[in-house]
Amino acid sequence: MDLRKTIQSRGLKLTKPRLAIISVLENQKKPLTAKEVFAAIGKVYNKVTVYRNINALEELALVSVDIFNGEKRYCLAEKPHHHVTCTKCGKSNCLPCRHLFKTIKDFSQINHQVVISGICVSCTN
Amino acid sequence: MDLRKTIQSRGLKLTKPRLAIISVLENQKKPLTAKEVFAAIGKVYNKVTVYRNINALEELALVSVDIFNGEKRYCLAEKPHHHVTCTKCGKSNCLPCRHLFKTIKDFSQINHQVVISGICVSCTN
DNA sequence: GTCTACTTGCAATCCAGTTGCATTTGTGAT
DNA sequence: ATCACAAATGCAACTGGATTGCAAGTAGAC
Repeated sequence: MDLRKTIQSRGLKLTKPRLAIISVLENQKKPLTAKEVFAAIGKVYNKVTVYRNINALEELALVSVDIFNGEKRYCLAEKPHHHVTCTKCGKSNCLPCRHLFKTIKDFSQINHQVVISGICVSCTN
Repeated sequence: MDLRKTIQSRGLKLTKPRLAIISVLENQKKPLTAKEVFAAIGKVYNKVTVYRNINALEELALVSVDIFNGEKRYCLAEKPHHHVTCTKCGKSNCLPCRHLFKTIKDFSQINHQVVISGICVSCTN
């Protein structure tokens, strides 16, 4: 697995909890919160461990973060894409960046939020 | 004030804490978290009151919610618009919806996130 | 002024997430 | 295979934003 190789090459060890987290994210179709990842693992490993690992993976940009409903949701970082999420059941579909809105199918009452960030002039060193 | 009339017409009373919250949001240039609103009021009123009021205003769609950095930020609901936020100092500029990206000035290292939600077919009653 | 539903404030509570630290484990070198 | 050590884990305690229950207070209609 390429991802696992990457993890090692960045100085992280392939520990059992870490592999379990990756496995959960690999087999999941929608972005998960840290809490959901912890639950999906079945609480075999410590909550702290799960949170620390997710943060570590986020820091290395090995997972991408999606914000929905004010919660951070994680999925494995691949090509950039967005999600359309059902506000009732939480189901997510992936959307390619390009022609984004044209590709939305099977969802109604669409609303969207755009969050833009950057460095403003007065903060530019 | 139109907003205050609206509040009354929806069955909410024009209490002092509520007016203080509105005043803070009116005089603020960037979206604020509930905590920041509480701080801006100067802790004259109870924290619980501030949180409950913000939630009430959100429920009536009298404030709009912006998510930045995983935090809900509030501003008075007006015409739909977005913000570009400095990741260093938190300064926000308002952006009209149309021609969004063309209007970004004075910020570098722009990144954006699009959150889309709706009701999926299987949830449509 | 009276009445009532809406509000407030306090204290207690909740809960996702974090921190400190002793113990364990992955992994490269021997 | 064993060793050594940094990385990682697990436990317990803690943090802090946010919520809940309830008694007391208040806006505003009559």
